[in-house]
Amino acid sequence: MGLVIYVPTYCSVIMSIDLVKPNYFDHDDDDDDDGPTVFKRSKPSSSKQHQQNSELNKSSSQKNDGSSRRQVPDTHSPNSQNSSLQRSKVVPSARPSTAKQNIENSRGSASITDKSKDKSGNISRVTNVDKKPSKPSSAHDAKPSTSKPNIEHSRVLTSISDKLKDVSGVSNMEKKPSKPSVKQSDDSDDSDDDKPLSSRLSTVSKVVSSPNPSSATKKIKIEIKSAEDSEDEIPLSSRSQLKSGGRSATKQSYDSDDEKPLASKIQQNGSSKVTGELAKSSKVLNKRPLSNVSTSSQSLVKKPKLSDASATPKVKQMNVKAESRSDEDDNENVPISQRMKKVAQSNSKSPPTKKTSLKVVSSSFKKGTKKSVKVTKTSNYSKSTNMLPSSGEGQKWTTLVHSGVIFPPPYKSHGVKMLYNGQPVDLTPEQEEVATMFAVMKDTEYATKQKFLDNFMNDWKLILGKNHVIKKFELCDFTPIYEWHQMEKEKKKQMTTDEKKTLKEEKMKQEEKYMWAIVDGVKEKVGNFRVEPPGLFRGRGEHPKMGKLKKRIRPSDITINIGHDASIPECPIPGQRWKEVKHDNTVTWLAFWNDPINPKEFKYVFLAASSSLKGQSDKEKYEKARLLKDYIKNIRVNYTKDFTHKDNTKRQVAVATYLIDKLALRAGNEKDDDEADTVGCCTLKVENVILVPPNQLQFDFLGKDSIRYFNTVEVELPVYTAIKKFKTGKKDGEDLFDELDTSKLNSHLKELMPGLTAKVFRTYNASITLDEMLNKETKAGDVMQKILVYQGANKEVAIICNHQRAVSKSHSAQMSRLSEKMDELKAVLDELNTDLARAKKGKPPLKDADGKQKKNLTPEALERKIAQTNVKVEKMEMDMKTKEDLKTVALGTSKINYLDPRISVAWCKRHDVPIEKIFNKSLLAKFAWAMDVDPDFRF
DNA sequence: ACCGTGACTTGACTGTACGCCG
DNA sequence: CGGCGTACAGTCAAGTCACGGT
Repeated sequence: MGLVIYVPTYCSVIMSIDLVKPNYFDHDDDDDDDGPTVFKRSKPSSSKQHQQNSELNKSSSQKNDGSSRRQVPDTHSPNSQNSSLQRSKVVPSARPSTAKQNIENSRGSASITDKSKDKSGNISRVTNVDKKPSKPSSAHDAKPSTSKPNIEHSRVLTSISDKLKDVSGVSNMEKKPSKPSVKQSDDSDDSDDDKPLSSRLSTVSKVVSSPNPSSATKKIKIEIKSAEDSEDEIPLSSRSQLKSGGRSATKQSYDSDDEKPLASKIQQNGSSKVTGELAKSSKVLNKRPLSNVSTSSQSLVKKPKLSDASATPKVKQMNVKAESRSDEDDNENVPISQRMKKVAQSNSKSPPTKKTSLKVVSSSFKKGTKKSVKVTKTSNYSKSTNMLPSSGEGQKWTTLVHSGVIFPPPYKSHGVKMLYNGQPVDLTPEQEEVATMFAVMKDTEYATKQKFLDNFMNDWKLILGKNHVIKKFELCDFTPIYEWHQMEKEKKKQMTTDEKKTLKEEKMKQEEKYMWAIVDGVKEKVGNFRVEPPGLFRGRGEHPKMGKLKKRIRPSDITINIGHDASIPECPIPGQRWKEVKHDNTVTWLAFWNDPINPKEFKYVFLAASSSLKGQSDKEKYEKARLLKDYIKNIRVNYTKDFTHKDNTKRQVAVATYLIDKLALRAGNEKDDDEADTVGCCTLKVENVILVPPNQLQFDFLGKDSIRYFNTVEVELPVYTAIKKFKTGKKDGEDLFDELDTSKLNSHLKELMPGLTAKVFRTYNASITLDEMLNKETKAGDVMQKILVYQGANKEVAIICNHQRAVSKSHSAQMSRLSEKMDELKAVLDELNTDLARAKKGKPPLKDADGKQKKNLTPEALERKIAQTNVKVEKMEMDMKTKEDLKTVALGTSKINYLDPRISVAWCKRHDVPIEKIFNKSLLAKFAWAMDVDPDFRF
């Protein structure tokens, strides 16, 4: 039962205790201090939809370990099961660098260099994309302003024809996919099916040159290296291959392929750099174990949710679903539809119970811990928690206690006078504050944008008043304020570490109480308890509102949400009061205020990612994506059949679904005119997709955050033909999918699988890709090499999802420094070789650069030195390649949002890789719910 | 069926702490 | 031991999607 013992291995830890912060390491314990104790409770239930997914929670113990590896689906085994954990021992971090070398991805990754492979192996090259092309529309024109590299995605799609083959499928959706096939494909990586789509596909490769230089966005700038750049520059996507469209093939092939993500097929280049850093994460999470509080109880609590089926009846139901899933292998026979039903049933949930009892212990507990942990649980506590979960309809919590929010300090006037028309101007503190906000942004790209300047000036003038001497922006000189600011920064930098430490501690002390909330008796971290300070709005891309004043938020703007019985947080600003205090337990926010830039929108204060509430919904998200695995085959058959449907709307739905599936595009909601002009799948404009005969499509558009998506892919001919039709008769600027919007698309998807929406495809493709790549490419080797495999898979996913990052300003300098070193090493090598040749002939070595005589080494010694140097050279080449490779790829986003952590945890357990090498401290906390996964878990 | 919220997830960027290297 | 570079943690913008009202 509930005892938790502190176990060294991460797994164990986690599992056992939800409540407490898991100690991943023994030593970690100390950390407890920082954090308050956490008791985590089991999870609450979630909203209805989720319920469907509810399975997750339930992982029943049943499943566990016994099953064969692959087969076992999820499961969170109960603690006991976790034995697996043990297997993985924590390994001390290896030194990063040393090892090295490459990972060869043998698999398919094409190295960048390779670009061209042909069909079977194809790689497509990609071009890079600038981050922000100046205008979207023009995008295809290529005008990326700066020379940033573009990224391309090139993914190859599968060939076309096959699909057509039987498509009967649509109707089938309902039915569950045939099990056998499914299983195999899923479970075993081996199956042939698995072959990468790519193999089937041909590749596309094109390189795009970077766009025009004109605008220089800072972010974007890229330094182009020389010619080679092109390769380097290649966008993420380019490196990867694409996913293939494989679905098409005949059914048989189908099956197999289907399961795999398209992406999976992608090849990647493999190298990734090793980072030593990973190791550091090892520290402990913040949560600390409660003191004695019954940990066990806690554990019980939590667990129940996750795994325990037994808990409440409701729970059980949920479990059912889960079981079905997990068991799937076993159950596979059960038709999906049936499973779904089960799920549905599960929905009925009982009302939540309430438990109010708890008091949280404060942080003090913490330490005791690790070992101590084992407590028994207090019965009440745990029970209540268990029940809590979701409870019925939409209830998210039963008791909620928190301290509200903290406000930024009031503005302190510095008195530095800016110049207007050469003369110093007196400004009131309010006026000065806004002027300072602007002055401080002098070094940003915003300062060069007219829209920003105009919006700023408009808002500032309102504060200056009609009669103020300042009228024209052109006559303003903010330099004195800017310089004052630089000085302040400098002063801050100069502070001694002790001074900084003191300041930090003071701040901590002030904020401590705001950092935690007690949800159903469990102390949980609050995400963003600091109210956003006033400033000038920094919208991304060509945002129409950039530069507008984001006014200071006052207590009277804030609505607080708190439990009925909890005391209302005191308003931190004397004389003021909250706008409203609510007690809505169907939502998870603790407070919100209206966004000053767009009053129709809200800014919320939520619990941190490490909270149970968030963890629970995260888990549900991944369970839903896993469920898609059972349906994907039929969904693909379904849309493939509809590529040629006579009904235009149906065809658009089919093609859009295909794009979302293959390219991991976002849904694409409609946007207002007062937002940046970006698009997603449903909002693609005619000019965003260019036909490249015979059957390729070139996508070029600005997506979320105005990040450019540039990718040329080969598609099935019916898709190509359909797109061509959608484009005909339309002008640039018109919608490609004129009969479609996200709600229509999602309601269609929901007919195919309960709870299915467009974004589930992203999660599914990302996670399945990771799972398959890890399983195919992990080979025996040291930890370092395994981590490289992981990073390679992570990179592939990042490319699929188009997760980009700005190239660091110092990138080119760093690279040239590295190449200098490389040249030096090579020179050394030459010299050694010369000496070796001489030594073999019995001659003394040549003098060194300074003319001094070198030591006379034996040929054997020289050979050893040469070998060492060669290793160094290789490692350095690898590092450089990786660095260049990843300069525009952001790995973190997919890790945080798209990759089911259980895949990573299970892989770590199977391969004896310390989880701390993969997840840093915050990720470990965020994914505490996944730590007890069975080592055989497959997505 | 449509629309306007409302709630929550996803995302890139920034400042900074910190480990590494010479 | 000081500068560099990287990885974190934090920030807040920008998406997705559900829902309720008309």
